[in-house]
Amino acid sequence: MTSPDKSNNQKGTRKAPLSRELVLSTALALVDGKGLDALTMRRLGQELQRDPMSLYRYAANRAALLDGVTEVVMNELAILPEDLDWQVQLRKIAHDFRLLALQHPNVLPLLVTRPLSTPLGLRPLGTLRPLEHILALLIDAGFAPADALHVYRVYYGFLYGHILNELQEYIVDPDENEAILRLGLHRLPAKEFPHLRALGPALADYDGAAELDQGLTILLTGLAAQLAASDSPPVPQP
Amino acid sequence: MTSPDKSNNQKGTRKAPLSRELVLSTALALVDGKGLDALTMRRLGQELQRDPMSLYRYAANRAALLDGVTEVVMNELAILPEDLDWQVQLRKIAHDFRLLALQHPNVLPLLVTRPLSTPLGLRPLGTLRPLEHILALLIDAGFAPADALHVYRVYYGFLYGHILNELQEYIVDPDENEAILRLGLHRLPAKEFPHLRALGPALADYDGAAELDQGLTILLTGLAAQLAASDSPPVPQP
DNA sequence: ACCTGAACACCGTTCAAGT
DNA sequence: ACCTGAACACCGTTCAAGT
Repeated sequence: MTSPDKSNNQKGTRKAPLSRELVLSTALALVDGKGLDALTMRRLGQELQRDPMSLYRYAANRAALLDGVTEVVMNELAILPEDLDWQVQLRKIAHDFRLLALQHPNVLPLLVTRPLSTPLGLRPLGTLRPLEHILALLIDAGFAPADALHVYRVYYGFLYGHILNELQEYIVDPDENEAILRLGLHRLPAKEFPHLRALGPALADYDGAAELDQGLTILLTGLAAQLAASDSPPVPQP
Repeated sequence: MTSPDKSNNQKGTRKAPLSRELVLSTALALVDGKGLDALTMRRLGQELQRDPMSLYRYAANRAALLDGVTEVVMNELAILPEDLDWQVQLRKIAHDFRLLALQHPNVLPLLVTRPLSTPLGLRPLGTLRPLEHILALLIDAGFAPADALHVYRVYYGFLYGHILNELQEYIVDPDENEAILRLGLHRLPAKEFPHLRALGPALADYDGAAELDQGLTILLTGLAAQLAASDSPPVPQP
């Protein structure tokens, strides 16, 4: 646990020159590997073989460090070619984002939580890029800017919610998953939780990609219906 | 800040008998009033005028304490009379939940984050009750149990997502809100964020209840369309 | 058997002292 | 001017000592 040797780090180099990128990517690796709690200034310094205080040159705060990690993760979202149908694009972005979340499950709390303590205008640019991108996509598709904002909110709200849902039901390793689930459901009082208990098998196998896609279909269908009923139908490709 | 007087607590009683309820509700008050970071074992003990160690009789862990707080909040969700139309019920629950979140904004990260580290079957009963309740509601309305689960996931996913969205854009006090927003947006590079910058005014006034309701309409419309297209249409009231 | 609190192994951050 | 690390004010949790 608290072995004092220093040779067992990821980087073989003894003293690589520090940079914001290196600090943040090392921080991300730490979170991915050992969980959010493992990301402390002191431990990160140890991982980089540097005095923990030197990190304050690259992040003013622990909070700033966390923001930096979310930014790094968000930057992993590939930007798409712009020429596809907007509904196709929204689907692709959603699936990309889902995969990103599955690759960094330990970062999800950060993704979801950090913006709660930072006004929209003051967030790291990297986290605002997807928002701008989707707005552009919708406006290009013919939506009025204000409408695009509403569509974005429904879409992004649903997307975040789905991913939270999926990771809440998954997270543990799949082998144990079913057993723990059965054990856990068994614990529930039968009178108070009849339906939940009965859903054991259905809960055990969760096809996240399919579920996301169905949800998107529901959303896009409803959206189309609302647009058709509205005064100024802004649908582009008829 | 660190004044050593002990008389300035909420409860005038010098040494109220401890109980799980008192511990958790004091913890909730602490989070509501001073934020999540203020909820520490030591500070909670001081608030209750007790040795911090004595709290371990009521929560095995700090994690268990956090779970307890989420449970207390979830229990504030009123259970509804069962005889309404299911769509009406889903709308009502959504708005109730939204109001609950607005009353306890500091608890939202807990609501969203705690389940990520606890398998579904092992969560506090209080947090599972809404799930059971909605399943019952949908099954009573004529959905097959497995379908009810899917509907629940879309619905709850969207609901959580909306609330996160809304609190991410709100949170700061409304007076400063617009100014900070304008200031923040001004900071964004004009070439990279043209749409976001242009949306300043639209972003500044956010009618959360209306936005939630429109989102629900989209969702329920899409859901109805999907049900109508499926093989076994389980819609109850024709 | 229960409760208390000293002690341990950590934190983030400040700031004076070194270079 | 920059970097370092001692020091401060906190943490959660263990566990031996008291009752």
